Amino acid sequence: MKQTGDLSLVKKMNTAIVLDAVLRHAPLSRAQISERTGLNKATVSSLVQDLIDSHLVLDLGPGESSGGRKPNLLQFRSRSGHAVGIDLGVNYIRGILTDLEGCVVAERRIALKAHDAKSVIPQLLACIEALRGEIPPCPYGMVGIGIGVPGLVNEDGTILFAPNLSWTEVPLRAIAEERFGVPVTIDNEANAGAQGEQRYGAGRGIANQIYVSAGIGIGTGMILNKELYKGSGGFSGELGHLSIHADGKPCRCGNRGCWELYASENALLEQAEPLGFHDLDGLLEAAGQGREDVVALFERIGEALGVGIANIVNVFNPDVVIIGNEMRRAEAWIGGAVQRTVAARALAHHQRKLKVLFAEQGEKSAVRGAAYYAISSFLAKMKGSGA
Amino acid sequence: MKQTGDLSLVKKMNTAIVLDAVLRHAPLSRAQISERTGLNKATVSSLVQDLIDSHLVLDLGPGESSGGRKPNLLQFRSRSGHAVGIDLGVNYIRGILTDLEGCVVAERRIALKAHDAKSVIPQLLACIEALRGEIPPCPYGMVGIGIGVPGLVNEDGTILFAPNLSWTEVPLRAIAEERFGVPVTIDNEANAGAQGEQRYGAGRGIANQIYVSAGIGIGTGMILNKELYKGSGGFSGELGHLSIHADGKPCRCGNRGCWELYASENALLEQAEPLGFHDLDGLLEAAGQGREDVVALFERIGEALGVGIANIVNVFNPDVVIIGNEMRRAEAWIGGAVQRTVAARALAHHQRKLKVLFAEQGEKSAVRGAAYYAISSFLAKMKGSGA
DNA sequence: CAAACTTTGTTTGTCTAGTAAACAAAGTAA
DNA sequence: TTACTTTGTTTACTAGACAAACAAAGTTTG
Repeated sequence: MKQTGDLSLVKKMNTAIVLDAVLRHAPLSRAQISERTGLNKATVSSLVQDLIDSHLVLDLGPGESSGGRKPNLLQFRSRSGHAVGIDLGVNYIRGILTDLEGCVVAERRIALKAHDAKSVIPQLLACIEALRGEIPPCPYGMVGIGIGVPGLVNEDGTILFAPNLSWTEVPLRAIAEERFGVPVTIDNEANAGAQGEQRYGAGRGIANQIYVSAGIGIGTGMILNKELYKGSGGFSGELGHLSIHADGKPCRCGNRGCWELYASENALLEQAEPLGFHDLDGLLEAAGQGREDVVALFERIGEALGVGIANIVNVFNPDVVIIGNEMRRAEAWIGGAVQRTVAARALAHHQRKLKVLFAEQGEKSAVRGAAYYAISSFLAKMKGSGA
Repeated sequence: MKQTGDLSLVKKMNTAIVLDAVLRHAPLSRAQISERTGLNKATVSSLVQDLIDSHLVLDLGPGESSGGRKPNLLQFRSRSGHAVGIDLGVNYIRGILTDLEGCVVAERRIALKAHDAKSVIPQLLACIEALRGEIPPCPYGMVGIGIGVPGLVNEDGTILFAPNLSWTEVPLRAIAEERFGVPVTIDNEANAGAQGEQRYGAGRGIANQIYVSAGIGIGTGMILNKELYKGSGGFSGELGHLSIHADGKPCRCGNRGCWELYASENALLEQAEPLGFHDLDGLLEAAGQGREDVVALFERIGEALGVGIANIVNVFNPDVVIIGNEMRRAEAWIGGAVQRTVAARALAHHQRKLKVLFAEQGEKSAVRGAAYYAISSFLAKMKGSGA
């Protein structure tokens, strides 16, 4: 077994600390970094020089003096590399190109006509190719690719099972890495969405965040202690199959009364059928025009969402629960019912700091999270290599 | 902000690595440690010397040669300090004295007549006092105290609320530290039980373990990635208030259909009342004599337990779920129903590696876990100090 | 405006801790 | 008896952090 508790580790850690300081508080001087982090001035100078040499930090030159020599301000060079994020949906592919801070630089969207891997994968690769073409000249070019998919993914980046695409055993990571020669990360769409909101959305800086991806089914991404939680073997987050009616309808998963049978977009559309509606857009419009039966339906779905969220709150006592994916669009009609139900059912103690929010990044939560995977593994590598 | 990414950290880490190697694979030689950990022989020698100087490691002298110079075998000196663990129950205090490996050296049990803090605390302190008296001469004496309590505890070791004792705001840690002058850790009984099973029982070496403390209510201790998970502000684990019947009976917590209303010892006794039973002992005896209504009752409770456990499995995808506390005693009568229900309701994928077990440490899970708190914080301190 | 003080960032020397390599001690095998 | 092995220590070296001194570039004050 090898587990070096060695010297270079210290440098790695300190480099990470310095880089984080620059990322979070730019522009700032070496002196400020030293003060803020507790690291010695000499150490900071040396590490900063390394970061400048590796194009990750830029010396902007002198700033305003505060009664002594002018500081040399430093900034993160977010444009020295770019990441590609992909959100593979059931009937679309969304792709973005971001800089190293995660800012969106370019964007594409493709509508999918068929689901089969044979036709989808070439389109997906073409989308990446196109985004790569838009990268401006920079030292690192495309540093990595992150892909969020609607299914179960194992640690090798193979999609084990994507029910709504009817895919099984698709080694997507291997395919993409082979083609583009950069690190590729594949993860579940809910996990990607959770990351997106954690980094760029409603969960910024919050330690314990649960992201509820309410679409056709319900998936969840759990960020505990600022890290994505993955259960045994890398699979968890099947909160959609938390049973809320022990004797309720049987679910395809084998259990009965699963949450997603009552609170997903599917559940909504099923119950909308008798009212004469077949998609979310129609329902939203009708509710907007004041159709009471539709408003009542949204209310009912909102309550069901709230029941599950109350359970989540009692289990995890998170700081924030974020509702994302398609159902987020119904915020105006379900928001009240969700909040009311949670308030009534979650433990009072756990509600003190709790916030239940809707995804700030909207339909982009998952793509941006996917891009973040690529950015963070690149930066982790850079912190390590030192040079 | 201070976050030294400094040098001494490396030593701390390596000392910890060496000590762990000794703990896990004793008796072994310096050479073996070097091989196993990847650390240089010289480094190992130096660190081992430090550990010997601080009485944590013993050089047993030469062992069997394997074709060259005889190795000097090393062992953990588990008797150079002792820890006290306390399990504060609703009608008893259980206390143990352990060595640094957690082995039980002495034991006490006190039956409580009253619940009020004024009468219980002196008895608790006296119990600790008595156990301290039994410590044989050793370099470190009593290194710490761990206490498991049936209630909500904050980060300062204050019992915020213990419903079944009717305690609120009892600063137990401060009281005990003042009295004994050693570090005291207070935690919830379910968390302590989880630790006990993780270290000494059915969860040894398992990364993701959920401990279900099924007693008067249902509490849970979650060990994720080998660490106790505590939610925002240090409170979580209220899985007992996971709702399994969204429209079920109202619970004192505000929610409806909470798991513990259907699967706890209380639920059992409530339903046993009409059958003419008032305690678990009576029920166990009757079931043993083949009373069918009692057996059926156990079956029903077992199913309810299973429903909740299936939910837990779907949420956490743990490697193992351990059922502890009073209800564990009914293993023979509820075990089958639990296993059956979980098998039917949990996601098939998550069941592959899953095991549902009963607490191996029996009634001692919590005390031993409590003692472990004291041991681990002592050892953490020793690894840090170096000398 | 000169002198005194401040702030920034580099340089210099010291210290800690880990490593590699040589070596001594103590054994086994041929 | 000679050669090889294994163990654990010693020695010399290296990386990296730090403290203190210092130089550079300001600002403030008398």
